[in-house]
Amino acid sequence: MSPPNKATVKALCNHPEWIGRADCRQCGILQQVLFSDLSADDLESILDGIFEPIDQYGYPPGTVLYHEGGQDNAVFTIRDGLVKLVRYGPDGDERIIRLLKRGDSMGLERLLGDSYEHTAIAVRNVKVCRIPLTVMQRLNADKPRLYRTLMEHWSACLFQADDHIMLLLSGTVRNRVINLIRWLAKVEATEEKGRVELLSGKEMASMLGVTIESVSRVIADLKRKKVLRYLGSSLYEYDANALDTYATAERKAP
Amino acid sequence: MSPPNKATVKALCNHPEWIGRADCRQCGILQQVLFSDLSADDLESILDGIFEPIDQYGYPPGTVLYHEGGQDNAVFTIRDGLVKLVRYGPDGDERIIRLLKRGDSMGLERLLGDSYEHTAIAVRNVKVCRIPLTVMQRLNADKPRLYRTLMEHWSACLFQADDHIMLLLSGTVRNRVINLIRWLAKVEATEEKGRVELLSGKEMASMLGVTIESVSRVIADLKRKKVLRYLGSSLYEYDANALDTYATAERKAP
DNA sequence: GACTTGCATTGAGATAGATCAATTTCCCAA
DNA sequence: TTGGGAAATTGATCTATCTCAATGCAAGTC
Repeated sequence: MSPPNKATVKALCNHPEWIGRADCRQCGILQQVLFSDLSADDLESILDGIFEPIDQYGYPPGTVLYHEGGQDNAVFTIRDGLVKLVRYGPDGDERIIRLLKRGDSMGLERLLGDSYEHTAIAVRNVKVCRIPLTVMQRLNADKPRLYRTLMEHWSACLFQADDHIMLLLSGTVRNRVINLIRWLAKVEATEEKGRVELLSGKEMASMLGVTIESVSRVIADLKRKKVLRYLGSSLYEYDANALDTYATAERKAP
Repeated sequence: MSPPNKATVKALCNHPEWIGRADCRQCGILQQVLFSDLSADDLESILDGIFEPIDQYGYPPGTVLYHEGGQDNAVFTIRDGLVKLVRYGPDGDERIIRLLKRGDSMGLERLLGDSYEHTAIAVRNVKVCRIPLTVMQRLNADKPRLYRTLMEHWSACLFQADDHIMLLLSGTVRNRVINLIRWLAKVEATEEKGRVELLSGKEMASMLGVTIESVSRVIADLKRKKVLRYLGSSLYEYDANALDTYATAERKAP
């Protein structure tokens, strides 16, 4: 239930990534995920009736969960960690389309089309539930109520995409980096308040459409200004107010 | 059924924007829109049973169809024209989040939330069908089949958002402008092949996150290179091959 | 502990694009 | 047809960001 620490992940890497059968009845984030609209009874009958199991998997950073164009017959719910959905530009450069966090779904497009639309890659240690398409189809047929939740997940993706677009349109590199940090701080809900685990420079760069060096310079500057303080392993302490100020103060500073 | 010409739009402006009751049975783009999954019988029973009518409206460019945060109780289907969904930055600058074309739906977020997420503004003369929420709700209850189409529309929005993100990450201003033109050429399906009606400079700029001047310069250059030829009223003739070449040739030309 | 290997950092110079400031063109209404 | 206003165009700077290149640092390996 708690985020996997380094040791457990090591373990996951040595063993296959499989963690175990999911027991949705016990799910700690049930209210956030695909089955949130179902009653306990519904849940019960589903879990009894299905013949393909819902399994949990763990992956270390960098693992590809599925490929654009690939055809694993499942959708996924993220239990923990961070996943990037990417596409590749003409020169093979990776472009991050979306970042998914705990409670988000991915691969929903498989409900409608024949393959995945992005490549999904773990950014941190990740735990996911793999829900076979057959289960989803069965559910859709049996419990139309599920549709609403499904639509909510589509719409959540869309809102996030919209935010990303706003981010990309938000002017200077400074602004974009700061807004990205604020977003990470918001969604990551690290144990300790006031701390963020940043992405790698390359990842931030390919999410914001800027160079690694520019990102690095912005962060160096924020450190100089005491807005960020490095704690080790990409973990930073941040001054929320200062961040807010800098993010909006931009644009026409004489 | 055909795109509104200048005269009809004139008429629309003088009269109220209302065009008339929609007869979905006769809809020329039925296969693209929200009701595409319903059988003729279903359609029949819906149209008979509803008490709030589905109406058609026409609007000239610049008209606001709904406001972010607004609460008109309806979703819309675009019959003709082009609509921009925008949000405003901290300094009130308009940022275009999405461009919608014939067959697209807008305002679907009202099915889930209390208000619209964007401001919708006509870019060209537009014809829309206004579908009251009550109708949608009734339909969802009666015809679960509709859910699939609905999901398809959500996913279509999302794919478009993803394309926009790729566009914004696609490097130089040149690239972005060219890719935008290619996109417009693709979706606008103007009568004559090989012609596009471009957006205003300001619109392209606020869609791509660049300045008006930069856009203008790119287009001037494309004209010089005979890739575009101006025909009047923002209509251009274009050389598709050349466009493709320029779009990809970018990035590292010595 | 020394060696790799992969990132992050920093500097210096090059440049795409922004900004500022005129014009010019287009469109429409009188 | 003319006139006015908005939008597009063009030129001349200026600057934020990219590029290229060198260096530093940390983690894992032998």
